[in-house]
Amino acid sequence: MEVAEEEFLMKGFSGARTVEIAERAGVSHSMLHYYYKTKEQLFEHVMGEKLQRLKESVTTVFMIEDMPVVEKVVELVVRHFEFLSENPDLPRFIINEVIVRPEYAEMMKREALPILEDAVARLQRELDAAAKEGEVRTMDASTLLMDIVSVNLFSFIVAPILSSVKPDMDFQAYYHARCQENVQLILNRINPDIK
Amino acid sequence: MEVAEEEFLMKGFSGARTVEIAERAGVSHSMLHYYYKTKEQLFEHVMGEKLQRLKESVTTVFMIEDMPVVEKVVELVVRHFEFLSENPDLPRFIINEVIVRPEYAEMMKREALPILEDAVARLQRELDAAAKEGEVRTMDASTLLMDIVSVNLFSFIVAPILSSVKPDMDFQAYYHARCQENVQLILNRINPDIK
DNA sequence: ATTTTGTTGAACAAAAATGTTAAACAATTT
DNA sequence: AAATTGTTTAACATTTTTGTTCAACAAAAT
Repeated sequence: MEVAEEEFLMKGFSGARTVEIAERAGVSHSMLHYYYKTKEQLFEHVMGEKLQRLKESVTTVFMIEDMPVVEKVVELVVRHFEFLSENPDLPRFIINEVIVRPEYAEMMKREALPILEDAVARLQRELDAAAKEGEVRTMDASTLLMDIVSVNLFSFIVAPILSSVKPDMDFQAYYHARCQENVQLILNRINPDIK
Repeated sequence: MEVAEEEFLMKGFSGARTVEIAERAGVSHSMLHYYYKTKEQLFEHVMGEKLQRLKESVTTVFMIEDMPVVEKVVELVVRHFEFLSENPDLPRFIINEVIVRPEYAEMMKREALPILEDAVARLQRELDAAAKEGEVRTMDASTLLMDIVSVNLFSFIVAPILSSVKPDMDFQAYYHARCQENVQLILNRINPDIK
């Protein structure tokens, strides 16, 4: 699975070769087709797993009891950011595949949307409760989630451009700073006393 | 050529099919191979043309006589921005191909670097002359060009993210505003009296 | 008018990639 | 111990894609 993920991310769906995946993974070519009939199925499994891990890291936040919603939001931003740190070229890959293979866009809608909707629903409930107590501003959970996703994605999309302009930059420091800035930005967004 | 460009941009090098390109272009399959022995050669021709047009739109600025260098820089920003407007998904495509096909990165270095170096040399000469007169700050032409490229690219890379957050946004207005902002940003950068 | 060049269609060769199958054997489960 | 499941090798079938060739004909150049 690791090798398959690498090959797909590096070469795209149409560029990746099942034979090479098998070879690099040290298993026989037949094996791949024994478990996954087609390249398409292998791909869906790999991407499904990725989404699964994203979902886990994000939705377990809502399982934490007795945590104020503000802290949960912070945790959400940080976990999403960390997921991106571990998968820095997943966004490029997805954007590309969505354009290159319309059927993949379908799959994404099918798989990713329910996860998002689930998170939106949970978040909305907690936000509404907290808003009643005056802890946060009254707001749309979907808007807030979109803000979180885009502000984080942004940091990773800009990174390569920055590094091409400043080739000697310290990525570690950059990511650390960006994550904190993003947290602050989102905190301001839900703070009832600002703006 | 138009169809080939579309197919390559939409499906990537490995996803594009020579048969489909021929079919869609209304020419016979044989014809493609009559003129371009291989898919690789066709690709190189298409991308070469693209680069050529970028080069023309950019370097003809230096041919304009009796134009102050500050105005030439403005013209440079605007022309590069316009080129990107006409080729909005070229950046995504190039970033992707560079990662997916290392040999393409080589080709880019071979083809694009000389163009850049040529522009840098011309610009440096004019900047130096203008700096002596106190019209602009003393500065590196390569740095300035990198600033122009990255600030413009940025506007186009952010666009899809913005539109996903605000699906009803007015692109026409956005691009118009961004171009002017970028011009201003670069003008501030060469202004000898600021900072 | 003749030669060269461009173009097509159709068939086909070659290569590359995917997907299948069967025989043999190892590992695991029952 | 027997049955099931996992795995490999190696061959092979299929499909997809790329690249070639040739005969015929049109268009353009000489």
